[in-house]
Amino acid sequence: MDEHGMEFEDNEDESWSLPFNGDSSPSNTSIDIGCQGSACMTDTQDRRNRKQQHRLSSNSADSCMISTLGHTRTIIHIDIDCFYAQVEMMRNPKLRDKPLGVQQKYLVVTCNYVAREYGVTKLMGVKEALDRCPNLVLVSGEDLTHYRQVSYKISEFLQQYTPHVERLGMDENFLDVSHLAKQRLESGDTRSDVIGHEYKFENEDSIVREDKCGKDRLATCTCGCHERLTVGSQIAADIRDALHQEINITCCAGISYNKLLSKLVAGKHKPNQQTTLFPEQTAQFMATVGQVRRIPGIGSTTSKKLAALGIVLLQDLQQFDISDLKQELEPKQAVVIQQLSFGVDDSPVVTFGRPQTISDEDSFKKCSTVKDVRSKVKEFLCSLIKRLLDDGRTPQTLRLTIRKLTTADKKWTSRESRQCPIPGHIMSCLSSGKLERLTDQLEEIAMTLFTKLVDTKEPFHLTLMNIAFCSLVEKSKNAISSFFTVRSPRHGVDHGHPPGDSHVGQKSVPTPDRGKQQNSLQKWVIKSPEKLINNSPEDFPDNCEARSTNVSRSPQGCLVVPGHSGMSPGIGDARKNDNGESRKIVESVKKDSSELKTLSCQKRKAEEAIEDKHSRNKKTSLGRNIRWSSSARSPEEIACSYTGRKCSEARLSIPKDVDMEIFLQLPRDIQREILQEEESRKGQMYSTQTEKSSGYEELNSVNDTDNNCSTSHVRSDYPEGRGGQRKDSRTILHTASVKESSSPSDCGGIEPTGDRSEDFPFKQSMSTRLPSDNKLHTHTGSGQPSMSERPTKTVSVVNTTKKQSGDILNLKLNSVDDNVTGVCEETRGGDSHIDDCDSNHSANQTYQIPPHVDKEVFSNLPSDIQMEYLCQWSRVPKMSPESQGALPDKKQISTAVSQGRLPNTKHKPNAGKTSILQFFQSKNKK
DNA sequence: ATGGGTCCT
DNA sequence: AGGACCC
Repeated sequence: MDEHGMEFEDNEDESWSLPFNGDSSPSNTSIDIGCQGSACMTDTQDRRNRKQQHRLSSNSADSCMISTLGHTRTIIHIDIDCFYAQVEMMRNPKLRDKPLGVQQKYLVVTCNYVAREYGVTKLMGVKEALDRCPNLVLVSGEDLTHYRQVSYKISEFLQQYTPHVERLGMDENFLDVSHLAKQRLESGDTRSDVIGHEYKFENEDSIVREDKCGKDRLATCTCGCHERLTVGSQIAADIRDALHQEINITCCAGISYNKLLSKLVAGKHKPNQQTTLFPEQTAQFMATVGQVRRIPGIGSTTSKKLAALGIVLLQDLQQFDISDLKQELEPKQAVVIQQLSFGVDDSPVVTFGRPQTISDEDSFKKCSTVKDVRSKVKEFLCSLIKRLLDDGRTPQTLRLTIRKLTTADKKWTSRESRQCPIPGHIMSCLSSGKLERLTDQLEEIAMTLFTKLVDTKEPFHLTLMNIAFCSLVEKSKNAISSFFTVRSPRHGVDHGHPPGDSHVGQKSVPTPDRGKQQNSLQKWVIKSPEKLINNSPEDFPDNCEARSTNVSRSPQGCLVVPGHSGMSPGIGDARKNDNGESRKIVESVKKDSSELKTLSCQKRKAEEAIEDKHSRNKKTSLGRNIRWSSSARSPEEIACSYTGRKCSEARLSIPKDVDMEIFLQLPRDIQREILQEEESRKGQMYSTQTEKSSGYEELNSVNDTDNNCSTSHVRSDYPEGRGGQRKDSRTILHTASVKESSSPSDCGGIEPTGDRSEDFPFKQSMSTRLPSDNKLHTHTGSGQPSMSERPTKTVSVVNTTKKQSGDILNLKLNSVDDNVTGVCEETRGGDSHIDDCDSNHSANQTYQIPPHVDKEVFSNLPSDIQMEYLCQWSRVPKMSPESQGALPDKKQISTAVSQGRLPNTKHKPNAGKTSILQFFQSKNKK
């Protein structure tokens, strides 16, 4: 099929080739065709390099409109339908058939399609939205945590199909599926028809022409693009189907041969549909775009400049003399946007990496005292540090951005920022867990930056603040010993690794973990990793708001988000208040969650990878294994699981001066560190199996698991496409409402610009999270959730029959009068350190529900929340002997765990471990 | 506008 | 550090 095209081989790597369009006359054969076949580094430097390449290739095309790439690529643009609203509906499916708006300040930033039927639109003011739809349910969407989680989950899901996924905002992704299309065509795994819509210019002439030419229309371009794009539409349909089945997300897709066209054409049929554009239709399709402003890449500034030149419509831009245009704009930009106006876009799909900045931002009507600024700074820092812990990297720069209101011209001035390096000794507090100290010191830095921006002796009026952590670098592999290492100030200033340079990713490149993702062993279809990591407690000051996250990472270092995200979904009272402004925003639930302390993220990743490896290696020989989460176990049991010894031996290994309650809330690796430290202190080192694998080499070689990520299945009701082929699905996620009493946020005197939900003040009361991909297998017949007089908790019922694998706990919690029977299964494929135990016995445990708890309400809680409460209640009489009865059946569990072996954690120098232990000991004394 | 992000100059 | 762009 590609006999008309030249083929290029990338010897280094995948060796998939791209046929060149015969008429595109590529004169420079050294051009990397979008770099899509090369070993892709996905760090900052690489992204920059690729952009550079693109610019160069654009330059070479310069004023002629010949594309370097022709129609050689197959690009899919995936655009999630009303993304925030879908996330909220995932969290609370009761909202699905209600008009739903997601509110930030006074804006409805997006809304579901039910609401759109009432005339509500994106970015509509709350008042107007409520006028149009009095029943509109509003959910606060200012905290982006959940959106970010789902967003990354989706992007990573898409990376199962191809590593060439580029994120655009939270809800859009480009996929370069050229190689997949080629594969399918070569293997004959194709159909002849385009799935979904095919863009056609509705015009009688064209229809007549088409009739006359008959099938020849398809032969107009002989480069093979029709076959590729047709297959592309089939790939897109598969992907959308899977997204719906696996993540319960609907989206639109556009399929074409470049990013511009795939993105633009995706919007032709919304929602939940897909459209394919073939090259012959490009000119007519572009003409339908209309105004230049609608071209991605031409923003408001440029379109104003263009308008000043009389350029408003695409045709104006197409016809404008390029040399004149170069006079008025940046010459390169002039060329690029004129190409865009013809539908020409050679920009590559640049594989996404981890975020390059982690920032938090809030706008308000007024913030005019230093005290308020400080309070905001503190709030930001608490939230950001949590995200840093989840991320695992260390920032080297702190940036403060503000927006002032200058009363003079009454104009919202643009933002101003100041940034400075963060001294290494301060950031070392991040790894050593001295988070209070860290927060305090960063606060001082931020306040210093603030004084550089604002003369605090004069009155000031801020309308926005933003704090960003930048220059994120990986910590050294041994996080424990790195507690005491001070980074070189020059770290991260590294420039100029050419793409493909093998040194990239080793030292100072921020995101090495994806670099290996596309090595020559990479399979095009990568099974999804499913390791989940528990969050863990941390020690933020009490006035911090808890914006807890439940992000974990795949072995590749990717974010993996539990399906239910561990958050109680919720809706509040949605009745309209006469005063629309003061109307209560339906709150996203702020669960009373534990703070999280994540030491050595990277180390944990390595350990998880080891476990994963074991899991894969032994999957077929071992059946299901059973294990309680650490939060449900006694310290002794944990100790014996870590040391590989019997509980009776391990009992003494827990340092006496460590608070058991705190200990129980720690993540397993920290627990293990403490135990091992104690062990080594006593000179009782127990050697376990040697496990040399660590770091990213191992992590990134993961490409073969037997199971896909487990998520709920929902009956599909696609309006088009292949809905009829879909298998029935069994799982419905019912999540219901929550009323939680909220307390005012600690915002000082800052006036919010609109109604806003209030976060719960931080409480360090909940246990470590369970992996929250948990689903309740079965459920009590308590029927509809009752709204009791007391604050009502979330109701959630999930049925899933899909087998889960990996380190995922499946919980069954059944309400039995006053007791709850918890069945905790771990369907781990078979780790050597996990016991083969009798699941029927060891996994059943009866808990007491405290009398003050509404059992019906409790029985309707999501399983992970239930478990957290159960674990918490079981610890309440914490150190008393009676409390042991509330813990899981020790005998059974200890039988289970004592047989197990954890992978060897390399023994660290004692210096590092001591600091951890001392940290918790000092906490204990407080 | 919101609360983020990206890259380029 | 700011400005452009994206959502």
